[in-house]
Amino acid sequence: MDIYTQNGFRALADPTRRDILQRLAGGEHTIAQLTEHFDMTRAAVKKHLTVLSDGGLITTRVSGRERFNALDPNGFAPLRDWISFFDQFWGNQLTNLNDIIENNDQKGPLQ
Amino acid sequence: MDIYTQNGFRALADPTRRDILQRLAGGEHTIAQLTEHFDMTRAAVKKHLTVLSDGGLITTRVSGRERFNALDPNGFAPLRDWISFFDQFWGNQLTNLNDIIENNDQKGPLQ
DNA sequence: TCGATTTGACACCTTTTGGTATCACGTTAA
DNA sequence: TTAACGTGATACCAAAAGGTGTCAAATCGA
Repeated sequence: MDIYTQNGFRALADPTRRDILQRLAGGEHTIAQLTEHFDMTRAAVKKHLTVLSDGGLITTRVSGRERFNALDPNGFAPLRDWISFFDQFWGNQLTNLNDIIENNDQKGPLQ
Repeated sequence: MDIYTQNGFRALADPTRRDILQRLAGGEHTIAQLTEHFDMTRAAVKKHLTVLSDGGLITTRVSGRERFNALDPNGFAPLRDWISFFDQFWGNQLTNLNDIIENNDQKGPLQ
């Protein structure tokens, strides 16, 4: 049914794509900038960006011959909510997202 | 680094495996019981269960010749938290997980 | 005891995925 | 104007993923 959620979870399944998302959390990047940090070609990074875009996790802003990629809020919420549904099945302490964010050390989630 | 998180996200990338998780939310199932609901062989379902187990999303209780599969809380929290990290990058209203659960209609997240 | 049941483990096949190499196209700057 | 730059797109390849069929082993029930 929800192909958007499917694409979103598929996008998160690859460690390179999760790494890209964390780098975009520090601000928008072009493909060339992202490629510097990976041991693969620009074409491979471009493919990962396409998958991330299909999942609604990033957007692209075009400026001249450059394309700046940035995080897109739209794709994240459905994925987080899908997982959060299962929290009701274990009676543990329920996490408040505000607490997660307030206690965050700004370095990003551990990869 | 965190192969556990990697396996978890990989497990969620397949729609059959997400369907299995939602069925297990209704209680533990054997492989044979799960297979009734899918258009694939028991061996295929078994493979999906192995992936879910590798991701720490399910556990198995053995009783005689039967093996009952059930949800495992351990694997879910790291995945939810990983995604929740990004919530700080859009200033929208932060969702309180308690609200999500209280408003849930008990039918499970839309697939 | 012995057949039916439930499962795990392989070998095997096809499709998808992650990667490279290469070329074409628009943009920039000298 | 023209060469360098940044990118999209495509063909191609190896490996991983999702599936089937089959067989052996353990357990249950008559």
